[in-house]
Amino acid sequence: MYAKVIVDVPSKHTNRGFDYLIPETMREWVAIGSRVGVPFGPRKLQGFVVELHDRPDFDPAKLKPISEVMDLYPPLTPDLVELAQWVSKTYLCHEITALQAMIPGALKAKYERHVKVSDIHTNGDYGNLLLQGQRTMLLPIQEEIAAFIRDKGSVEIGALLEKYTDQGGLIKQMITQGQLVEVQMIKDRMSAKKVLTVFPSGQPEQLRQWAELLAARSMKQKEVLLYLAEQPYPIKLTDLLNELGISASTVKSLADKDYLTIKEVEVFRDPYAERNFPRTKPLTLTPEQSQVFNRISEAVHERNHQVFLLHGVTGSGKTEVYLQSIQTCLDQDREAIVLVPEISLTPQMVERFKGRFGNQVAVLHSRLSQGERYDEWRKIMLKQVSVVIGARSAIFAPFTKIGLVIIDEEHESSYKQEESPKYHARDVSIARAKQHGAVVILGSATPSLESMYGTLPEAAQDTPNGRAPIELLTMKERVEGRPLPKVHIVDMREELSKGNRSMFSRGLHKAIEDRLEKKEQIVLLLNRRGYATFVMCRSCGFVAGCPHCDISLTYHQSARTLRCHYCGYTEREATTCPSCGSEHIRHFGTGTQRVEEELGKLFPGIRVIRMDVDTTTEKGSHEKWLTLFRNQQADVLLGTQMVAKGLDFPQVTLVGALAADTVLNLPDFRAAERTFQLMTQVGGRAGRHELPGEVFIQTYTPEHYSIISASNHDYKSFMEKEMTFRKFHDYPPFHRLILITLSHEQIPLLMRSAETLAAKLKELAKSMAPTPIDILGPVASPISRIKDRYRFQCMVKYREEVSIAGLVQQAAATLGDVVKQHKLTISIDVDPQVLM
DNA sequence: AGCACGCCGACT
DNA sequence: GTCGGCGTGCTC
Repeated sequence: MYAKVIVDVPSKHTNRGFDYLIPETMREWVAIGSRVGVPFGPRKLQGFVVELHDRPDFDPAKLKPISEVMDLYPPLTPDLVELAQWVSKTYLCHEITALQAMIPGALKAKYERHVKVSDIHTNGDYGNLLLQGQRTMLLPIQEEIAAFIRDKGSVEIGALLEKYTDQGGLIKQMITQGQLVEVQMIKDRMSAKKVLTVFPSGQPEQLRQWAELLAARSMKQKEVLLYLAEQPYPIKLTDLLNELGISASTVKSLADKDYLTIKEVEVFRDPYAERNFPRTKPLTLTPEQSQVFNRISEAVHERNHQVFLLHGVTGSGKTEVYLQSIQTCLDQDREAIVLVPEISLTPQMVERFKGRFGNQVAVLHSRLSQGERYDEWRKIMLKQVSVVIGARSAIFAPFTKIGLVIIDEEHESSYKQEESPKYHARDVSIARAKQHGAVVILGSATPSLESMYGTLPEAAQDTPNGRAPIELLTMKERVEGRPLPKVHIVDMREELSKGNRSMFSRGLHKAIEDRLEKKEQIVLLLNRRGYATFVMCRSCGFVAGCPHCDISLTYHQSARTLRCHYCGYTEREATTCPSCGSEHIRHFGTGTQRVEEELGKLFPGIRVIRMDVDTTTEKGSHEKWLTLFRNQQADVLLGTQMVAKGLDFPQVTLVGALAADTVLNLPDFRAAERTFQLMTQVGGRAGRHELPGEVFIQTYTPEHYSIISASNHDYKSFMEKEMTFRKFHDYPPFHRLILITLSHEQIPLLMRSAETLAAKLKELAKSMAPTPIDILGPVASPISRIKDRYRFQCMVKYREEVSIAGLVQQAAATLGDVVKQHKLTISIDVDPQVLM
């Protein structure tokens, strides 16, 4: 039996399995999905076993054995290994990159180079060594070093050089002479957290007897034994010490007498351990909800793969449908995965799931520390939970019998990973559900055009995306018949002509005043994108830009600095213009900070919570702000996109979108869709409970269909208009896209390469005729330079699924030598969400 | 990706 | 004549 292993080297040449022998001792432990350490050339690397087979396609005599199995249980299930292949093929990444994306960061390999004392020297006399027939004398300092290393077994080279500074030469000498040998170690970034725990050695009776035997002066020890007799359970050492106010030495001496033992026990860092989640019962469903639920429940019972698009208006109670569907799935002894956008994985959301399913739920999101995430992941591995709720990568949870996958707010662009593997969690979910015969629910108040297209009859016979037909389920009513909020569109051009230069229209201003008086709450949305504060000189028009990227710097009031969002470059705010020396230099645009200032001026005493990247980077700050707002310790919640999603506060009756068209004006074919979604979602925050809601949308383009449809809560008319637009321009969902971005420091080489690539693509496309494939470009990318590298892009538009990915890969390969020799980089994005 | 092997300039 | 530059090619 041989193992095919994908090694931890993301390169074209190594993007295949390598065969290894499995030593007899490891037979039991090596399985598909195992993480192993293997010799690879002169090095030792981590890899994943992807296949077990009997016929190696390599000279069996030259095969090397696996040197190490890293885990007790394989961290990947066979279906995940298979899925990794699908991901690498679909999104054009190396297979190892896909595999690595499936395990928690804590298990990513960390390579350490260690030295140890060579075997033949271990037992020898260091002053008198035999080496190749010659006597080698070790200096006293070298003997000391050897003794130090021998004592520890092996020492990491960096640490050794730090300890014995200036002895680098001598250490090197010892390696070349063979007294020390180098060994490469593979370490996990993180291991399970262990806690010293005290185990009583006997029953309470026994413990009391032992207590009697103790010397009269051993009061503290007696106290410990009697305490344990009262509560004869294992207890954390630190808890015991705190409880009794004693020192560790007391416990230690009891351990010496064998009255108790102290052991290291693996514990889980449970980020929600301190929280108490009141258990909730299933709510009674509305007729609409039950209709939807029955259909889903039926499908889950059938155990066949099926995809539903659940289109439910904001406040229609999608979450309750999810919860009850999950229960159906659990009743069948199968597992469920719930994906939510990172931004809306709020404590509220977690609370609802924990409240219904208790400790059956694992939570995975990026705010957890690496250790916490690892522990949540281990709960899944060890089958301690059967529901996982998390951001996009939770789709790789190592479950083995998935019955249901839910993607909430399926239209969210954050389901697309922007780094390699550039997968879309929605599509990966469907692929994984197919493997398990599981049901998928795509839920949204504003479904993506891609998903909606899948439900249309025309898509059934003509599936350009190779995607299975989707069944549409609709919920049009808010629960308890609450009305959707009244939406006002405010034409800001008109405000200006009436002399109102403030960022609040008269209508919104009045409404804010009104809510402050009624002690109701307000949510204000300002999307930052394209509206960030930049610095400009009023005399000469100079705009402060990043010296490394083609983008203007953003002003950050908190640190009084200018920062680049792409490379992190930071400079101090200038007092005079660097270009003309004028003092008329100041920051422009309307950031949330400025809105906050203006609110303070217009409404003295107003309490504002501002949520943006500046105020929510700290761990737990997100939660803290929302709790404050929930407890009505503020009147206004002001923020970027993050205030638009999934929040549910009973006292919010007014929502204002301060600049609705910032997204609309972006050079992206999805701009209208994003605007419609954002306006609908943020409007949905108002009037979700007893009090009716009201929404103000401030815009300079009030006639745009995305804004009009959003104000009428009319998804259908928006969708129809947008579909027409997309079809006319050959955009998704009618066509699929692949974006290829080339980057290099020098423009001429970059342009030449881009032309070569486009030519090759066109040539290959012709050979695929009559399949229509369009090659657009090359053109400079919208952000034409990042980190001192210029960027050009080509777009491939195609309609039918005929391994276009392979074609693109083939074309990219023709630039292989430029990539190698001149450090050209090629990035391929299949189904891009952002065309930057 | 590394790391070794291998063929041409500035040093003892 | 040797040390070392990094071009080329392989890793089960």
